[in-house]
Amino acid sequence: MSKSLLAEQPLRAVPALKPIDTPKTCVEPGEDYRRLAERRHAWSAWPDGDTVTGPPLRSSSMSIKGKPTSFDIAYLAGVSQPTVSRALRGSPLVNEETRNRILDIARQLNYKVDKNASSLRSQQSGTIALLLFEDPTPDDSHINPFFLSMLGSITRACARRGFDLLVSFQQLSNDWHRDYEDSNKADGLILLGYGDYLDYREKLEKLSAQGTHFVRWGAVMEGQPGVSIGCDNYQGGLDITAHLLAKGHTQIAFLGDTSESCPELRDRFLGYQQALKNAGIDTAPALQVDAITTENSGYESLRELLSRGVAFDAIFGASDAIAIGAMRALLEHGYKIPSEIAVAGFDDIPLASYVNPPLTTVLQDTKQAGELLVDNLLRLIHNEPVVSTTIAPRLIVRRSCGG
Amino acid sequence: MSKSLLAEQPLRAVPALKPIDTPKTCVEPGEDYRRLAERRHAWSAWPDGDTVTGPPLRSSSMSIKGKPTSFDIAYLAGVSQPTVSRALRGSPLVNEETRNRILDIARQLNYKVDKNASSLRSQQSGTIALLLFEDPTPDDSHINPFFLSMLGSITRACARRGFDLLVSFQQLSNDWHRDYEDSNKADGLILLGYGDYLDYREKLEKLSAQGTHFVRWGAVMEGQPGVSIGCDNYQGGLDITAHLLAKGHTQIAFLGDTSESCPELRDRFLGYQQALKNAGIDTAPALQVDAITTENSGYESLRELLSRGVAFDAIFGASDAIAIGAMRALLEHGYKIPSEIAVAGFDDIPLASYVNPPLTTVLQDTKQAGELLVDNLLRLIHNEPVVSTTIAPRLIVRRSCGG
DNA sequence: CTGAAAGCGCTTACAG
DNA sequence: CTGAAAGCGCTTACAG
Repeated sequence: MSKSLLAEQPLRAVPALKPIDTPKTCVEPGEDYRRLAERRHAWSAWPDGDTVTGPPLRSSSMSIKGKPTSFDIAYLAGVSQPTVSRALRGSPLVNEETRNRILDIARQLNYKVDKNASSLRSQQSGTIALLLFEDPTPDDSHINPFFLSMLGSITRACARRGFDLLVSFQQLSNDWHRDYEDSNKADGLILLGYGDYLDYREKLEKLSAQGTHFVRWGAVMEGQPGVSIGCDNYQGGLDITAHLLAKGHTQIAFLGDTSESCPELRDRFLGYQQALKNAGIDTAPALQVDAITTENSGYESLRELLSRGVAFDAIFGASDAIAIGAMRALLEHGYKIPSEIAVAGFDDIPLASYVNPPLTTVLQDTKQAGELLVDNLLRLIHNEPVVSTTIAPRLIVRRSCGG
Repeated sequence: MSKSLLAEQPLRAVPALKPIDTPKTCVEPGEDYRRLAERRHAWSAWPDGDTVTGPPLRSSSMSIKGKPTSFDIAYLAGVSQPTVSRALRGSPLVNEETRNRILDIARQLNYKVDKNASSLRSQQSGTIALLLFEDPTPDDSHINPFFLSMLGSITRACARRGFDLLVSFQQLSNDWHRDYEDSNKADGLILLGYGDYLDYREKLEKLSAQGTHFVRWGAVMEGQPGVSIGCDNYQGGLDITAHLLAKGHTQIAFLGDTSESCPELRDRFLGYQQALKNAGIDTAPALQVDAITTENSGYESLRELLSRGVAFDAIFGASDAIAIGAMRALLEHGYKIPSEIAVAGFDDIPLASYVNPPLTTVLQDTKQAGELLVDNLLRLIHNEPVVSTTIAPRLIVRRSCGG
């Protein structure tokens, strides 16, 4: 008996609990689909269920237990199962009248193509996996809101293209054990997150060598493995530093890691240096303090800066989280923002407009970023040429750098 | 030839572009797996690739092109393919030595079980789908941060249980067309989001009737279809209103929709009413203004309240978004918070601690909520008994209601 | 435009 | 503890 006809089987029974493995009806040589389907359907008791009345049916009403398959549709439509498959996928090969009949029946039975079967056969899953790395905050604290925003835009971009999105949080230190593409659960990967780039890079090279389809959000550099999409961090750093200079600040501290481990922050730093250079100002090493993208790190880095005893009249936090942490430290120490110290950030997370005073920062367009990431990944999957790209930053002026 | 041995096929070619459908080697009756595997492997040229040296191999080094299958592992381990399958799933039936040999080879080949095949056969996907409804904000604006926080905790809860998470944004008005469970892409659904409950409820009943496994986050009420997990909104509303009363406020306005469409806000309102009653205070209808959970709606509702000309000394925003919008309106109108007007919210979104003054609110423990949602859904999937549950709210006292 | 046949790569009774 | 056989529900050449 076909599984879909097992009247005894409770609707949607969980296979793990009630294993069933009865042989399915076989086609005798020479027997046609019509007769097969009839035999399949004749065996069941049709006790109840949805009522279907399609054009070419022998009996005017019949029912199907359990999830209908394409064979059930085929029987009811009086066609072969492959024709059903073609019709449902919109193949132009199928006669329009036939197609409509099939679609109609499928709708009535609430038929859904089994994704596992179609993915297995076609070797395409219609799914993208998003791996979110969050090494700086391995605890259950809040995820960086910038990535949350990216997640939102990626989800929407996938949906618009008819792809599903698998979301997975990973420690950068993990082995990325659950390899979504190798297990055929996803056609490609989007990598998102902060962490030690040197560590990260090794894994990227591995992925690249394996031929995995992936794009990552992050610094765009020469000779990187794979495809990267990122903000033009250099330009953003330059723009906001120029803004601080234009507001009359000259002793601008930079809070952020400038090592190879954080190429994004490093690029922002290089932009900062260039802006100063353009203004004829030397970069004072004492005005740079390492920090990673968390509020606490920003807070600590400002205290470190204060302890150095160097004079400064402005802060450029390499990310909003750093800048907001620094603001907290400044306020605690009695500084007035922006009248005594100006503060600027980078990212334009939602919080930036709510802190007091509202934070002047650099917007990274997450919507565009999500679109680009998904588009480029799909290109990779289709073996089309893809190049790493940067998106343009945009200065968002609020009150933290003065009127 | 087996697909995995097609030397001409480029590594990871995309099937859509290079369709290949060559027959696979057949077992002649009486022929054993060993011989089959040898024939399969003998056909290939072994030009290059990973080198494997397992214990019982004839040749000391051989390579496999493309993704290895369980048949490849079986050949190399000198066992049948089902034994490989058992060993990899940790079946106790497999001899330990055999298992280790198999695991070793699988590791060397970087073998990953094909999820589509295993899900198809076992009818279990090991995946949960999260449907996020966001009807009040159908544009590309920011997702409600409370749901983002839930998303994070749900993702982690799934990962801890070895489940993958499919994320999908839906309009409540949609037909939820892509039915993840019916297409066997997911074993169950988690529903999350705001929207008109009456609308929503219809769909829940449909899902329930179809036998879909789902749990939702939201108001827990008698006679609801399916399983709900939610905060004890009544208690939370009562607690925070009692707090406002204890701070000496007696004319407390409630901003939030109290209709059947928003049972969560309604429950908070009922708690608010009860707290006032306990204090011997009548609820003035003029002190209640409808609002949905967005900042703009909160802003507008406060302006509506002001236009009514009723006296009030405190605001209970039925959600943080509403409260924060109301704060903005109050500040614009020159009111001092909390000295002139106290403000309280509900949710404890990350922003709550950053607004000025920091917002006193009710915490909904998203971590616990995520765990409960996932646990209960898994119980449903395993046909274990499940009941709707509320989680306890927790008062978070900050400065917006006065010292 | 349609159908018969094969096969995607697993898991699951069943038999020994 | 292991293997031979069947089958999950599709899609894809192939032939007409």
